[in-house]
Amino acid sequence: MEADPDDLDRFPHPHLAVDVVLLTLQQGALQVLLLRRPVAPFCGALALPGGFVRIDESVADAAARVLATKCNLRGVFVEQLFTFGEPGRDPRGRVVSVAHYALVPADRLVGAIAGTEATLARLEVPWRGATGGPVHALDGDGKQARLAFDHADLLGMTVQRLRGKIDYAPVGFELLPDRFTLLDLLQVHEAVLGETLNKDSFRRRLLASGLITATGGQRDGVAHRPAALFRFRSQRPTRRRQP
Amino acid sequence: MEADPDDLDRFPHPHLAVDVVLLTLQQGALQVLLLRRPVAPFCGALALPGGFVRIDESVADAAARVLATKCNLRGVFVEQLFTFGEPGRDPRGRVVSVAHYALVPADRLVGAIAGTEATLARLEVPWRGATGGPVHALDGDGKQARLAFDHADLLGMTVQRLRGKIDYAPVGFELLPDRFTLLDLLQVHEAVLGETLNKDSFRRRLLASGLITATGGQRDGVAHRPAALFRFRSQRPTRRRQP
DNA sequence: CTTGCTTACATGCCGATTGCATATATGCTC
DNA sequence: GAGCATATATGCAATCGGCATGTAAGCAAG
Repeated sequence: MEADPDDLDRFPHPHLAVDVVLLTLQQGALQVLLLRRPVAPFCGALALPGGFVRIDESVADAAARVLATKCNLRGVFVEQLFTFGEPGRDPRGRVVSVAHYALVPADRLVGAIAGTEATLARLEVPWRGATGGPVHALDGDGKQARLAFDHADLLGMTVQRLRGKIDYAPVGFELLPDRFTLLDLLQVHEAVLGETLNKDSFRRRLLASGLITATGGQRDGVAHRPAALFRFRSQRPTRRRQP
Repeated sequence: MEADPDDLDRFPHPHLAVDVVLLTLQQGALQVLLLRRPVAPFCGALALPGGFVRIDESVADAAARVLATKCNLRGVFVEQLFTFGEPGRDPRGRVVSVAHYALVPADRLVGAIAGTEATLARLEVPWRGATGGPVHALDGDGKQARLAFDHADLLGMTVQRLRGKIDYAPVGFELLPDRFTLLDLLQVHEAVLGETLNKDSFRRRLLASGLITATGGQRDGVAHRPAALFRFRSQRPTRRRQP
């Protein structure tokens, strides 16, 4: 920062926006919330909810405001993802976007966007592991949606970040309702990682982690032995340390 | 993005800057490059090299330009870290900064900044593991440096990111010269993680990873059995997959 | 030249973790 | 009550990390 911004106000400087990749889990697959653009550029294409950062709000507040305004959601899990700053990423001019990703249980999301024009599209990840690269979304018909701007890159980086994080950070719970079975959580991990996991190892690891607590309830309405319901335990129990 | 930027040009929007946390390893400890500020605000305090993003350059290019201009370094490892966007973080006005971190071997850095006013300060991490929080730097005298802006937060997040990344991503090599011994690499990991590591496990894991190749050379000038020199192998060899 | 010191490197053992297989439990449906 | 599907528990082998031990290779002191 070599100069006073007041001096720089006479020169054009980049516009600053936020975009939010809002994910949920439906039918065993990751789904992203998209909005159809009614104006140019990319008129008619699907885009992530976004907005410009106001002069008096923080970047995190801008992301929360977008979620509240455009998705009718408050208090959900949001985290900063990456800042996309290539010139030319927005044909209207220089717009740098601080991408965020948010996670919300499906039941909450469908309630929030009921009656709005928002749509959910299933993610189709063309790579394995943490390779990275753009990710597109499948419309209800199963055909690839036309995404605006560099939003396929934002989707790709979100999946990449989630895959690297879900093994050691408690983010999977954000996609589930308050009470869930171990199979529910397993399917969240499988959907995020894009691969099947060992049920027994998963069960042992989760039970040993102390991250979840049995509620005593059971999943009913199934034609077999009901699974125990668990709840996410926010505060960590005893840490294991070598004495 | 609900409006055309041209309409928004009449309203003030945040300024966009980049800051670079340039780290190296000296005397077994992480050191950060700092510049003394000659002007207000934080006149006389130490600050990370930074600069405003120009209207026609990408954010990544701005970070590379700062490294080239203020640190005389080109082609070093740089990665985006986090975007700091709290109003009030810069008393001059609204400045959002995309923080980056860069890694460079000590010998290259001391050559680059020789004759400049840049100083190296040792990082003092007051927390263990991936806890996170601000990190300060110790001046040559061993007393805590006065850091400008929220730069202690940038240092903290850099350490947090490195600690989470060094176990599975080949970033440790960026702090070493072309050829190095396994003990050199071990000490890099220990300095980053802030804890001692098991030598034998480290050796086995690195040799099995296929990330390094023996050069055939040896470290000479030591009063004991010389260690073999290795080189980082950029392209991964055979991956282990279950058949 | 021999002895001793220090570190590099190799090997083996133990406990923990994981994948896999097996056995039992518990609900529903017919 | 029999059958079925899934949940849950247990046992076993392979693997991996931490730890200890043993050997190798250079230099220094005498």
